[in-house]
Amino acid sequence: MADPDAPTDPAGVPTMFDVARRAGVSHQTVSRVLNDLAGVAPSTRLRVEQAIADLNYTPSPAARAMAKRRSGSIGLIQAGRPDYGPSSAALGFNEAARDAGYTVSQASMRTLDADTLTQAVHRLALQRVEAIVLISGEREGVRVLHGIDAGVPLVAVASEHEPGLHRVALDQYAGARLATEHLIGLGHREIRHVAGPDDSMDAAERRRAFVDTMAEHGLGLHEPIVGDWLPASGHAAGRLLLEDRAVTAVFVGNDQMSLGLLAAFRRAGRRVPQDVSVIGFDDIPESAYFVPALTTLRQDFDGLGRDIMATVLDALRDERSAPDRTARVPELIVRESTASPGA
Amino acid sequence: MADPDAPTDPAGVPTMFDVARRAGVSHQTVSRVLNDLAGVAPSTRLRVEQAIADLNYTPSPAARAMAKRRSGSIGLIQAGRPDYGPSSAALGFNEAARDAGYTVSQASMRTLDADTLTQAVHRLALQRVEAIVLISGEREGVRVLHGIDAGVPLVAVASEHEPGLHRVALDQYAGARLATEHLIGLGHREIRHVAGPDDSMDAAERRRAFVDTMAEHGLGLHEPIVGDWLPASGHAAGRLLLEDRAVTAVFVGNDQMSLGLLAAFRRAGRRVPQDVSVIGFDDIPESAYFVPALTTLRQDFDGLGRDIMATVLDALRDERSAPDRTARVPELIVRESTASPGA
DNA sequence: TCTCGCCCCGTTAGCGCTAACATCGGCCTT
DNA sequence: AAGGCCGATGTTAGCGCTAACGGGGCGAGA
Repeated sequence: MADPDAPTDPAGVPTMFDVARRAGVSHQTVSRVLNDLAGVAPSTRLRVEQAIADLNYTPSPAARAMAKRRSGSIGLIQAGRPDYGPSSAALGFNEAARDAGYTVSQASMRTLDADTLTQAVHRLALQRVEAIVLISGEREGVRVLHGIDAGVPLVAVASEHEPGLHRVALDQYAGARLATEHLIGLGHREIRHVAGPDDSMDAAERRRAFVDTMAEHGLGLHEPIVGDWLPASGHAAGRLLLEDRAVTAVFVGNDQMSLGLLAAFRRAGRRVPQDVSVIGFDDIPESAYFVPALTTLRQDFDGLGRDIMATVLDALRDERSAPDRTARVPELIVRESTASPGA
Repeated sequence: MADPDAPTDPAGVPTMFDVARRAGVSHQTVSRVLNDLAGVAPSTRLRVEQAIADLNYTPSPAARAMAKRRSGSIGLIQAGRPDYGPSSAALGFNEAARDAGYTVSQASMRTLDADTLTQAVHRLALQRVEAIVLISGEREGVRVLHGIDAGVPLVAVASEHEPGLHRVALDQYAGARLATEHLIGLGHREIRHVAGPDDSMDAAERRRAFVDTMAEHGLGLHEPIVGDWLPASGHAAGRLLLEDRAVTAVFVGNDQMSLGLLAAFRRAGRRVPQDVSVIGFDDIPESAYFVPALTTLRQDFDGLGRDIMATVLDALRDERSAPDRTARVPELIVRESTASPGA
């Protein structure tokens, strides 16, 4: 029989009691040192710290979570294709969460359908995350989310107001206005818009800004062509626009579609920007090397990620008074794909 | 004073005891039902399940982790730019982990330096993850990783053999061989290679395959131009290659650099594929809409993600006998950027 | 008819922490 | 010089599970 007072099985991970024994104090004092609480004599603190180092002790997060009744982790759902924007935002969020001392538990999914999303939220709820973040521009996702009561704050990237959840976004409206005004400022009057999918809130905001801005300048409006963000749909839109000899400029909903559109124009001999100007949105790393180099709007996805975490922190502090964060305005990056008409 | 036998504070989350009381059984029986253990009468099981549903009870992961001494979560480190490949692999891994009943805790970082990586590993170790996965093609990352003893299996995406950790990869060598042979099969003899950065294992493998294949066919070799995966470096490489009037084909290390190179060629009036063929690597969603549409090698990043999880599972089962998984061969996608010389 | 054995289920101990309270000297009041 | 107060520790009681036994019925074999 082993001596009950003998040191714990050295094979096992050391516990607070092992540290306490080695430092000649009670486990509670160890806990105090660990949590940096007052009421520990400097010399004692030193001894404890030494023992911790000697044993290579680290506190068990499970035990801590149990005693504190807080998991210290927050759930992240990234739905949809792993595009540049969402991925960057997720990265920024990840780093911000780490800096705030939180762990992030990820539940990603390729497609955003109500069932999968609901399940993801539940999985995270089972994990007792303290908040749930959704990165996905689709309206459907946000809608599903707020129909669920997860019992924790919900923070979503959403360009449109949605009751029941905290909202973070880049200012799509302002960005799209900048894009449209850039074109108008260049002297274009026959401007068309290739919009993102109807289900995208970002697409809707960009489209709204386009419509408003055109109207403000008394310019004629054509029904936007609707794409799905992918190059192929931009290509299709480009072919459609080829029929339209009046158009001198196109505001495309994102850079990927711009790429497709550029390809369609080139194939048809329609020169950019001499015959028609093209402006995109996002400024993905590839844009500068499109032919011609794409004028576009740069979005601060990284900042968005940080905003998300800041909002989570606010909501955790006081659910009801956490402000939405939607003020970051995209930056116009002028390259070669836009010019004055007939220039 | 409250009756000590009264139901638990309804405000709090229900526990196993609440369920037990409601079902008129002991908490252990509830545990048995929860864990699907034998030895519970069907009628009892039903009653317990009903109580669980009524109370909307879900077991506390912290308590479970504590009692089982297993966190049920695995750590994922995604280092470097959130490019299409790594992001897709991470997504695939995420889904596979979920299907295997594991939670994934993410610790991502924008740049891969030894310090940050080491810290990330430690953070995950503190969280008591059961395994750590690294997605990052850089040799440095893998090296740092295996210098650390996290006390749990380490699985890394790595194209080169590295002792002390489990390895998963897509077969870069085979893919690059396919690329080179495609060019040679078309009749090209003056083929150049734009390689990825020296620190990238994938780049090294692709380069090695290129060199081997050229040698096997008795073709002359030029020192590859080294880029950094980004379009800008492809553009620079393109300008360099412009000087070289002999070249009729270029095997570019990835699609993004191909884009830059294509832009450089176009600007200089060098026609692709009439004057020179270009083949890329990865098949990012944009490649089909480059001008001309890019011939490239499609990689199954999703499968890679699943392979990672499969390897984790193997390693968890038996650390020493887990096989590496490196057999997936990229698929040649022929589009418009390659043709026979002088065709 | 007695007993062994099995099926069900309950009881008792932890798992490794934190929170709340108890304790114990010593120094400052009055 | 006695009371008291405070800083520095220790003690005790959970947190909500799982693991390891313990034990009561009941049918089957002797």
